[in-house]
Amino acid sequence: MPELPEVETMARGLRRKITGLTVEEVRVFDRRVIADFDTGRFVREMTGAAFRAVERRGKGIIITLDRGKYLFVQVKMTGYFVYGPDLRENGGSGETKVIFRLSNGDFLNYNDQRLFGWLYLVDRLEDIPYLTTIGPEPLGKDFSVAWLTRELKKRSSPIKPLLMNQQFIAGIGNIYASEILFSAKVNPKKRARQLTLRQIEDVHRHTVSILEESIRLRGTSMRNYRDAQGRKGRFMDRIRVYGKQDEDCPECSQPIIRIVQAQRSTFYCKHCQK
DNA sequence: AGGTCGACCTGGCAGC
DNA sequence: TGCTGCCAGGTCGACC
Repeated sequence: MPELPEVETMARGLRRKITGLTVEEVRVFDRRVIADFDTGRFVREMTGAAFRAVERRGKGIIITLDRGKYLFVQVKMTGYFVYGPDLRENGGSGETKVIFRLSNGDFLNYNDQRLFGWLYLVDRLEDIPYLTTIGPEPLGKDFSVAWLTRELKKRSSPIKPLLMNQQFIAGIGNIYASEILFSAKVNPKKRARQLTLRQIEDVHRHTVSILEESIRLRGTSMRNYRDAQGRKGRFMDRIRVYGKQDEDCPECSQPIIRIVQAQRSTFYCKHCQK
């Protein structure tokens, strides 16, 4: 899915556009995006609800409604919101799965090509297992070198899949895990507890700087990702290894290689990353 | 406890 | 043109 920077960009866009508006009508075109498949309850309870606040936690979007309810969204691989016209009426595709008609006459469209994403409508956020099990925010105060050092020592997993483990740290996915380890010059296969203090500091520093820089550039658009205004992210131009198999390493010109770890592609430079 | 793998889906693209 | 296989910003649950 969109990772932390893309979800943060989506959440900021939504916050600016929908806060204070009320839902006047809801249409669901595929019940598989509704977490409990209960389209009837979703439509009934969302109709008339007001959007009070929009926040991000990990790769999830928390929309606080009035009436003591929350709309929690996991966009997974291909979900995204488009604010503006009704996309089913205006040249959109079958990708649009839910449309909210809003009190200002605009529409909020939820698109999801692969249907992996979920919309949860709940009374309590504690009822969302994802939110109660994910690790600290890498851009929050809990993510320190001391914390990372302590936690890495407990783990025998290769560092790359560990960075992608949401229970460990929230928000890092396949693109940023490869990019962080390239910048930190750490081999993705290196076991977590084997990293030197210097490497831990570098992983920490680059995790923060890469995620912040990507948020500033409104994320990375490999394929489907768009922000709430339908725009691509500009961090694409800063990507150095992800998806660049056989291309020259930007540091040493040796070829970037692709391996598979935990069933996901990892891209790195054998020469630069030790 | 912590790791790995299949399943959930649709669609773009390369190769035959 | 098809067809097949591979690939894709993710996560869960069933296994070892």
